[in-house]
This record gives sequence, structure tokens and C-alpha cells, in this order.
Amino acid sequence: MIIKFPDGNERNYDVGVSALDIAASISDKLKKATVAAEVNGKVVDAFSPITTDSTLKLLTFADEGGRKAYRHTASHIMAQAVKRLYKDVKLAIGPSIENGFYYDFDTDITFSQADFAAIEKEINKIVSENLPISRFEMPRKEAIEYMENMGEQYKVELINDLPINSIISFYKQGDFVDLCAGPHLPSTGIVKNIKLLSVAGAYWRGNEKNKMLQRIYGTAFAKKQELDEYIEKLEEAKKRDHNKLGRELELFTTVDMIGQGLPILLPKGARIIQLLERFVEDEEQRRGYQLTKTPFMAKRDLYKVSGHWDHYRDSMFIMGDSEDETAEVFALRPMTCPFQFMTYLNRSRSYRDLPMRLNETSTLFRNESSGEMHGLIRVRQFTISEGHIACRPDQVEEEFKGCLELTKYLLGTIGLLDDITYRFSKWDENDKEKYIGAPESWDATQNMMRDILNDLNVPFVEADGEAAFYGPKLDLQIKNVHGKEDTLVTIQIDFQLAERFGMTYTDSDGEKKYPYVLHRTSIGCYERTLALLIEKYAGAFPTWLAPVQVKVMAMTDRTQDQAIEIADKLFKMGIRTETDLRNEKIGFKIREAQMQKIPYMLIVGDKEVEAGVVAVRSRKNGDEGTKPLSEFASEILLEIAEKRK
RNA sequence: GCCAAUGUAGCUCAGUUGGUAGAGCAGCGCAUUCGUAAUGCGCAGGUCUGGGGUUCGAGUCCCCACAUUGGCUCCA
Repeated sequence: MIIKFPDGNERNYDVGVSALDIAASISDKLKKATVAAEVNGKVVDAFSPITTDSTLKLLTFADEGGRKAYRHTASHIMAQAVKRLYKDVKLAIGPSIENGFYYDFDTDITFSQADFAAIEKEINKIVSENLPISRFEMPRKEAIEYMENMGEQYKVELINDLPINSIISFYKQGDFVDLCAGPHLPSTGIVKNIKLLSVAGAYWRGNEKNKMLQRIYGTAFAKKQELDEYIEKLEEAKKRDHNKLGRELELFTTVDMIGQGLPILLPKGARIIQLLERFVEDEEQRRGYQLTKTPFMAKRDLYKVSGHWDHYRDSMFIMGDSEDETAEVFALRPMTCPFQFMTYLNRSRSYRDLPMRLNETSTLFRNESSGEMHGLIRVRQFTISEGHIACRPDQVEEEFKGCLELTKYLLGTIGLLDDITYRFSKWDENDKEKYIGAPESWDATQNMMRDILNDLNVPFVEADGEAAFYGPKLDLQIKNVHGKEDTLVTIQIDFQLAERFGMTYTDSDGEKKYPYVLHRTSIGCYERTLALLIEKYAGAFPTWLAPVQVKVMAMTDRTQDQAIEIADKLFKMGIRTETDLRNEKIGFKIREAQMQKIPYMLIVGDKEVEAGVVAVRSRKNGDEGTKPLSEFASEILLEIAEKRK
């Protein structure tokens, strides 16, 4: 048979040889590195026989498919180790994931990190046993019986969900058998460098109504060095963690007595947020937005109209007895929409009023579940650069484009744009609990949004069941230092709430019509954006955002007065300047300012006073020599004005 | 909300099988007046997250609550 390689070469092989045999025929080294094979575009076991003319790509750990097979095998080895050590454990699922693998177990005993040493020891034993891994298949019915006999009820459930005529595949290594589609490596001896990372609870099939299983996360690499580097990278990432750095740099703190998800923004953190807010509000004004200031709470009547009372109540802070229909019950707002709609409804609107762009620096309250809170990324009270645009159908695309451009400009300026991915979030037509509106309207609006995204060349991925309850969204996603993805910015098309609120406009033909409403944020919620900025810059903010921009240090107490004078001059120019007049060595003062990530340090000693200059040190380049204060001031003012990164 | 870990001075952490609390940094005082990432000496600082319990005795063991962290579910 003819085997075609990616480089275009073709060679003839006997029918039934495996990818591994082929690799071996090329070189020993290649055979060793081959962990899986892509045969006619499908990733399969490297040890399975190839029986017809095929194209073949040998996969090593460097290929995604190879990495997956490697780590998936690692997950089987871990499961085998766990089963050997703890007899009554039931297996759920154990896939490879982006940077490693996990396996979900059901057992009465609780795993903790303390058990890792024992499990890893058993893993290493299985690796050194070098057990051959083989694949076998059986019809669905037999497969169910087989797994029932083994007491693996989760596997039975999985097989039950497969089509009636399926052929079910299993993989076996020594005393361990697992339901699995594969592919896997040919033996356990190849998968070295396995490390367990963490334990976690995880619901069976990701449904909170199901039993919580115990998940063990781990990773595996082909080379010991790669594993070490990965662990090192994780440690480095932790140092950038906004939750640690933000507290160390005194940007925010939390207080047990205040409660979960309610951080205190300390003066430095509050300053950064103020700078961002001013930046955003000014830019939005320039782009035709009108600022509103609306109440933080409302009677439940408002939320009944908006749909929040029925679809969002669990996440709202409610004041009063919500069971009592006659009582006046208030709730803190979880969203700004209905409040800004009232602005629209203040008087009748003409097609000439549209598009009407409203923005607000809006504080919202959401009663998130207690386990959800995370530093500044997930909180219960937050302030978002909120906005709603009411527009005619023919304006939707242009307005959507305007929203996206604004966001790109803002995120580009603060330096987060390059880290963004785009998600087109659609509804789940089966989830009638969550979503309002008719399927046809959803389809129409989603198609409209997809067309707009395509027109604008937005490189998006589609996601089902991620829409808002009233309409589809474009979400701008970003990952934190732990690799966890969150939504930074969202732009939504709403075809429903205008009608619910009776928001109409009189069109040129004299007819009353409902506008489309775009719900959008431009820079996201300030707390979350700040968190990601902290991680992006490891606390060393661009000068225009730095809470303290210049530290003026007196060399000795002979130059204190001059230091104060210099700081005062800069301060009056609007540069955030502090002095350090302490009786400490200059090295000590520099170290402290450096650790606080202050962009510029001015050192004032006898020599500088004599020459009428300042000695400039930047956190980035160190000693930059001396220059007149006026020169330094105009340079830093320019850097700030240009919002240089 | 669920699973797990953690909680000792402002911060980072020690604290033996249960016997009455310790270091470094920060703070304050004194000395030092110093040239680009840590000057020396001294002083003060704690209801060991909170509340119950076991015990002659609890930072240590048990229970409950709260908070922090990593996941799950949910979400900006």
C-alpha cells in the first residue's frame, strides 16, 4: 500500500504495518518520539495497523494531537494508580485538557494534596512496569454488560448515551480497563514526567444537580525539563496574580466584616479607576454619548417589566419581603438597562433622535454564589462603563461597529487588546427558564449579528447558551494569570426589551416603531479591568495610570527643601508626585520606590542643587543621568498625554 | 451553592506527641548625613479569624460560622 507523507513523499509499505513500524523504518529516534498518528486526517493510535493507501503524519509531543494522546494516557495511568490504591473508586471521565489532564472519581474517601506523593509513587511504578496498552472493541449491549460487571455505573451511563448500533472501544493496560475512544500510546513506560497539580470537586456531567465527584488535575510532558519549566511558569504567573500583587501594592484589600466580594479600593487603586473612568467618559462624550446618573435601586415593579424579577432574581439583593405582594419591595440593581430606558421614555422620540447613545459609570450589585468570588475579577458590587444605544434597524450595524471601535480604542490604549478573543454568545433554545422571546426572533437577531461580525471581520468563535436572557452577545474574552477566561467586554443586540418597556419612536412614515437596543460596555467593569491590568503589567502601570508617577528623594537633609520645592512644582503641573525625605540611604529609598513600581525617581543631592538639575532614575532603565527639571517635566507630561505604554 | 485546602503581629512565615507566643520585614525612638535595589542599635506590637465544645490545661483536638485560595456550577 502507498503511504503519503506531509512533505509529499510517498513510500510503499506492507498492508497492516503500524505508524510506529513506519517511524521505525525511518529512524529509531523518530520511533521513540512518535506518540500518535494522523491517518487520513484522523488522529489514531500509532500502534494500530494501517490497511489501505493513506496519508500519514507521525505525531510527536510537539503536535497537539500527540500531546493530547500523551496526556490522555497519563490520565489513564493516574486512574489506574488511584484504583490500585483505593479499591472502591468509580471512574467517571478523564480527558486531556489545554495544559494537562484530569480524571473524575467517585469515592467516599476524600483526596487531598497530601495523597499526591502516594499516587505519584504508584504512577511511577506503573510507568516502570511498562505495561503494553491495547485497544479492543465490542457491541454496545455487551459493552454495557461488561461495565456493569465491573461496577462502573458512570461508564454504563456514558455508553447508554451512545447511538444504539455503536461499536464501543476500550483500552487496557495491565489490570486496568477504561472505556475510551483513544488514541493512546503503546505502553505505559513511555509516559514519564507526570505530575499531579490539584484536587477539586466537579459535578458529574457538569450539572450541579448531579453528584459531586473528585477531580484530580495533573500534567505530563515528554521531557523532564519541559515539566520543570512549566511548573516554573506557574510559579511565575502566581507572582503576577492581581489578588496578591494588588494587595501588596496597596491597590485594594478585603475585610471579613464587610463581606465576600466587597473589596475596598485603597487610595492607589481608587486613583487608577478614577483615571480610567475619566478617560472612558471623555472618550464616550466625544463619540456622541450622553451621560446619565440613575438610581442604584428600584421597586420590584421595574424589574418585573424588565424580566429581571423572573429571570435574574436569585442574583439580586432584595430589600423587604418579596413573598408579600402588597409590600413595597426594593432591590439593588444588577444591571442598568431598565434605568436608562426610563431616560428614553422621558418624552416621545422621533426617528431623528436615533441613534440615542446613553452612557453611565454604573455601580451594580449581584448576589453571586459564595464560591464565585475572586479578588477583583468576580465581586458582588462593581462599577461598569455601561451604555445603551437605541437605534433604528438600519442603524444597528453602524452602531455595533461604533461600539466595537470604541472598545478596541480603549483596550488598545490600556494595552489589553492583544490578549482578547471574541466569542459570539448565542442562546440555548432548549433553556426556556433562562431565555425570553420567540425562537424566530432569536434566529433572526443571531443571524443579523453573525452577518455584522462577518462584515466587520471579527475573528469569533460561537458559543451556545452564553447569551443574555434577552439577546445574543459579542463577548470579548480574556484570560487571567491562571489561564481562566472571563468576559471583559460585551456588546449585545436586544430585540425584546424596547417592546416590554413600550419604548417607541415615530418613524418618518408616522408609524410608531420599537427601536433595537444595543447593550454595551466599552472598557468593561473597572474592578475586573484593573485586575487584568495589574496582571498584564505585573503592577508596573504605564506612567499615565501609575498612582504615583514621580518620587522625589532628598539625598541628605541639606537638600530636603529643594526636594520639596521640586515635588511641589511637578505636583502643580498635575503630575502625581511624592517626596521621600527620610533619613535613609539613597539605595534604600530607591529599592522601596522600585518595589512600589513608581515610574520615575528624582534624586536631589548637593551636586544637583549646585548644577540646577535633577538626577533621573526610571524604574525601567535605572540611572538616566541628570537634566534640568523643566526638561524632565516636559518629557513626562508628553508621555502622560500620549498615554504611552 | 457544591468539593477541597488555608486562616498565628500591618506583611511573609516558625510554633514538637495539648503545658500558657517567636523570627524577619514594616512601624516608632536614638545614632548615622550617606550617590542609584536593604546602615546600626533599641522599643513597642497578638482575645493565635469568630463562637461553642473536649480537657486540670487548647494556637495545637472536635463542632459551627466567617473569610481567603484552587476547582465545579454560574457569570461582567
